[in-house]
Amino acid sequence: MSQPADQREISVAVSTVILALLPGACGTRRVHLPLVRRTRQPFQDRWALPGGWVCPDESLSDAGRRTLAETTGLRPSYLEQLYTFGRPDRSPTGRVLTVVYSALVRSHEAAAATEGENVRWCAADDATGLAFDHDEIVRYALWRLRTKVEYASIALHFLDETFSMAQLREVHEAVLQRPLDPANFRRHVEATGTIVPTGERLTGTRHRPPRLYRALVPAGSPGPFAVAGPPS
Amino acid sequence: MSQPADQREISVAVSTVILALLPGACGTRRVHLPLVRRTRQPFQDRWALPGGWVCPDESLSDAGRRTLAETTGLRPSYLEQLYTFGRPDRSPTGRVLTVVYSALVRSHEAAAATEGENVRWCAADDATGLAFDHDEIVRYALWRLRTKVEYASIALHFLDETFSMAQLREVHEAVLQRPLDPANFRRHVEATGTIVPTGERLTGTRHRPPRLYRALVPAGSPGPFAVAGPPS
DNA sequence: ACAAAAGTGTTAACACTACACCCATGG
DNA sequence: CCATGGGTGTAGTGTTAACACTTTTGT
Repeated sequence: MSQPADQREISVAVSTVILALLPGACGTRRVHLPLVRRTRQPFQDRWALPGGWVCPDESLSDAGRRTLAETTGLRPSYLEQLYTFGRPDRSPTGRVLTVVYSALVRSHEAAAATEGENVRWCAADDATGLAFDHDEIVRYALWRLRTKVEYASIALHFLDETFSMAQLREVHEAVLQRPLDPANFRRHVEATGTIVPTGERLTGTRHRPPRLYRALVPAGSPGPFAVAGPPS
Repeated sequence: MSQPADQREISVAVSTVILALLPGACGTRRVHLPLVRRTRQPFQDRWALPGGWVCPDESLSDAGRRTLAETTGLRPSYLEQLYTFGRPDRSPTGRVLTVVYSALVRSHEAAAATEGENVRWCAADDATGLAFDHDEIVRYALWRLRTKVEYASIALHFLDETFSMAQLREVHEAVLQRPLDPANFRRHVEATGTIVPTGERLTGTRHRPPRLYRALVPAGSPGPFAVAGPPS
C-alpha cells in the first residue's frame, strides 16, 4: 500500500439528510428535511441534499455538521454516518464518492431555520425527483430512522431537554405514521429506562398537567462506538 | 458544487473484513479472518486488513471483492458495506479515506484459501495490535455480525447450498459463542421461513441422518436495498 | 441392544395488546 | 361539573425458554 498514483480523480463529498418534525396537514407533524436548489450543472435548478466537498483537515462528521450549519444555521442533536455512495457513474462530471450522514434536529430549533429561494423544507416522504441518486438516499435514511426508532432511543433527539410522555409519543407516531396506545407506550418507554422524571410538570396545558421527563443518558447508539458511530 | 479544487490529497482505499468459520481449539469452530503483513511503511511488518486503492472505474463493492480475491483467492458469498473511516490523522502518510466492507465466505472454501508468509488466518477475537485503526474496525465488524445474525439470515452464507439444521445451529453457536437449544433453534428458524427442506437426508453420519435444507431466497438483508446495501 | 443425535411435545414465564377505568386540571 | 387528556389496572393473547420425551440411525 503505497500512496496511490492513478486514482486522484476520485473526489470526496459529504451530503447530509437533515431530519426534523414540522407541522403537516391537519395538526399532525411529519418528518421534513431541507433541500437546496442546485445553481450549477449538473442537475442545475433541481433540488438536492445539502452537502459539499470535504476539506483536507476536516473529519467526515465535521463536514456533515458544517453542511448542516451552512444550510439551516443549526446544530444537530444527533449525527450518524448513513452510507457511502460511490458508483463510478453516479455523477456525470467525474467520479464523486459521497459519504452520507443522517442528522436529527430539535423541532423548536428547526422552526427557526433559514428558508429562502434556494433552501426549502420538504416533507421527507414527498421528496422525489432530486438530483443525482438523492431519492434513493432519502428513502434509505427514512427506512433507517423508522427501524431504529423502535429499538434505539433516537426519538429523544427531536425533543427539548425536558418533555412530556405525550410529546415523546407524538414523535414516535409522526415517525412511524401510526397511532400508538398511550398506556402501552408509557410502559414500554419506562421499561427501557432511558428517561427519568424531573419531578416537575408541564403547566399551561388545557387539562391535567403531565409530568416532565429528561433523557437519562445522552442517548447514544448501540455498538462499540460512542454516540454516532465510529469517529470519522 | 463544482469540481473540488483543494482537497485532491484525499486518497480513497477499500479494506475488507473477511469472515469465515474455521476449526478452533477443541472441536469447536471460531470466527476467523485473514490478515496481511505490511511490507512497507507505515506500520511495516504489522498485520493489517486486506485492502487497496480504489481504481477509477471500479465500484466500491467491486474493489472490496477484488481485495478479497487477491488475498484469499476466493469469492465472497456475502458482501456488505460496513463503515467509512476518514479521520484526518488515521494514516501518518497523508489523508486516507477507507471504505470498509464485511464479507462472509463459506467454510469449506475458506479451508482451501491461500496462506503464506504474508497472509495468515487469525481468530477474529484475538486480532489485536493491527496497523492503523484496524483493531477498531475488526471489533465493529464482529459486533455487526453478532447482532445481525440474530435477526437476518446471514449465517446461511457460511454454509454450502444444502445443510442440516445442526450445521446451521453450529454456525450460530460459533458466532454468538454460546450453546443454543436445538429444539427452540429449529422452531425459530422454521418460523422465519428462510429455509426449505430439500427432501434429502445427509448420509454418512454416525447416527440418525438429518434432513437437508436449502436457503429459500438468496438471503438478502432488510431495508430498501437488495442484497448487500446500496450499490456502490 | 445401546449410544447418540434428530426431531416433537409440553409448560411456565414473560411480553405485548386492547381497553376499561380513575385522576387532575381548565374552563 | 364537565370535557379532556394524563395516568393505572387487568385480562387475553402471543412469544420464548427450558426440558422431557420419542424417533431413527450406526455400531
